[in-house]
Amino acid sequence: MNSPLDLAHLRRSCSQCSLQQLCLPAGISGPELDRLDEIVRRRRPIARGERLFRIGDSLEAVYVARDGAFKTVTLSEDGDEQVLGFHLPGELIGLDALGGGAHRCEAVALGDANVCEVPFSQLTDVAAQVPGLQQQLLRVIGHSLNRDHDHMGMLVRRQANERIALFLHGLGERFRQIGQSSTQFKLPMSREDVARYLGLALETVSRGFTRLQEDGVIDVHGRRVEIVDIEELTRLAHGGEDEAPRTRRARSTP
Amino acid sequence: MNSPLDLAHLRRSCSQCSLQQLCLPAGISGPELDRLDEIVRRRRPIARGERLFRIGDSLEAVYVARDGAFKTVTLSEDGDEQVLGFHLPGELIGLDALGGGAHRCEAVALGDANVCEVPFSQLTDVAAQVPGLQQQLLRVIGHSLNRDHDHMGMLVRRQANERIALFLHGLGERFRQIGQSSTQFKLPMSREDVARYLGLALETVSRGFTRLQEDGVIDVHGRRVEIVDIEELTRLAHGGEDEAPRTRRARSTP
DNA sequence: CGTCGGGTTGAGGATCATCAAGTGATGTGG
DNA sequence: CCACATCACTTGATGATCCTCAACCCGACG
Repeated sequence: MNSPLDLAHLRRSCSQCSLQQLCLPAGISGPELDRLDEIVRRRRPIARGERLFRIGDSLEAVYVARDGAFKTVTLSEDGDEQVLGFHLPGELIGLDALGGGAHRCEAVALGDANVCEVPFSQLTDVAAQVPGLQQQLLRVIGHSLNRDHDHMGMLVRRQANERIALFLHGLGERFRQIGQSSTQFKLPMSREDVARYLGLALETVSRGFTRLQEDGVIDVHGRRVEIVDIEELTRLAHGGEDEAPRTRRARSTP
Repeated sequence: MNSPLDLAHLRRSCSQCSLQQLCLPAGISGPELDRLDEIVRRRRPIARGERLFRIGDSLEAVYVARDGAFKTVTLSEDGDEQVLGFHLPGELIGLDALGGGAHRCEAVALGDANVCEVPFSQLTDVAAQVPGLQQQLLRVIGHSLNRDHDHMGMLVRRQANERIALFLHGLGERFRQIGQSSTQFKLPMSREDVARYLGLALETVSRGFTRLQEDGVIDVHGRRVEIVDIEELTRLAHGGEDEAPRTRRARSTP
């Protein structure tokens, strides 16, 4: 019963997972959770750059990162990629195939990662029998929708700095939800990824970060980010003036 | 059995609805369809400007327009609205509350409309018992997700003209899906709505339309649009050069 | 006929994309 | 251990795009 194998399995089971309350098992327990647990496949570690699925692949499973982060991208006909979303641990990946049964985007690991894979047809089977799972599945899908809407909220903001502030603020919040610091984190993605996510040029993102640092709002070194003045960041994110109000700063005035 | 009341009901039932194959009933028939039909409420006509729900309202139902169109909007703290999406007949409205149980946006009728209202808890109940409905519900949600992704695809395009071309092209496709002409239609929304949807200034949208007309790609009079050169429109939508290449054209030459 | 809302058009200037060069970390091979 | 290559990022200069402000047009409607 308690063979090493079982222990290993238990250690990785949903009931032991720190993301339990954010993931599909939220609100489910006992034998019902076991039913879900049975169909979850824990895959070998994924290497940076590896893909969970590609455009056109038929919908086999949905995925959740246990750790590590992913981006989903589409490729425009002229070859360059658009970043549709970033996926932190606990956030469902692969829902883009729900509509047509085939994936419309690719999921790429931003760093080494571990994922759980849930065969989709089995998931819906179990969901039909476990009301709590059906509810939670819909809730998780809803969260994904909300993130897309937040993303649009960034894209529609005209000023590059607003988009960037919004991005950093939102990312912090998402880190908080998975139990990490919302003010000090390492960006899982490159500047280029951020740019393609925000609809900006790479250089504009870089300049935006620099500007926020100059204004004492954040502290950046490469991918390490610390949010120093969360209030000001929030203000900027919501269309506040560009100039810091208290911290008067001379801006290359001729 | 065939009292006028029954007839009236039948005429409006899902099984009689022209949108059946695009809507929740797709792939369902017989007694199972009846079960769905029973929980659907057909509401009195909705007037232009009326709202199906407001921000903060708890999730009571999802909605589908039988005719007419809606927009969903969020209000930024400084009061101006962002258009999250347009909803043509057959497209589910209200999914934004799936995640948190409360609506994050408002659904506003763009013109007079008729909607079906499906109480959400009953919908999930029936879906748990009718596998076909569960599948279709997920598929419809997936379509909504896809539209959001298409929307992002427009927002990320840098050039205003690309966004506008993409918008018109996509709208045409959606009209086609509901059995209307994809090349000749009346925009249900104002220029301002389009602008807030595309993240552009109202004037830029107006100029974009004019430009497309000058180039012989479309024919616009107010909200009436005819797509004259669908090929060229597609080309422009995907980042083709602004100037028409073959069809050399004198621009606004008297 | 006057007004009002929605739409178009024009002029000017700020923002951001583009091109281009420079920096700094990391890794590789001699 | 040091040159050297590579990659991610930063910084600078310039010009096009599109936002802003403003006027104007037009059709609807009282």
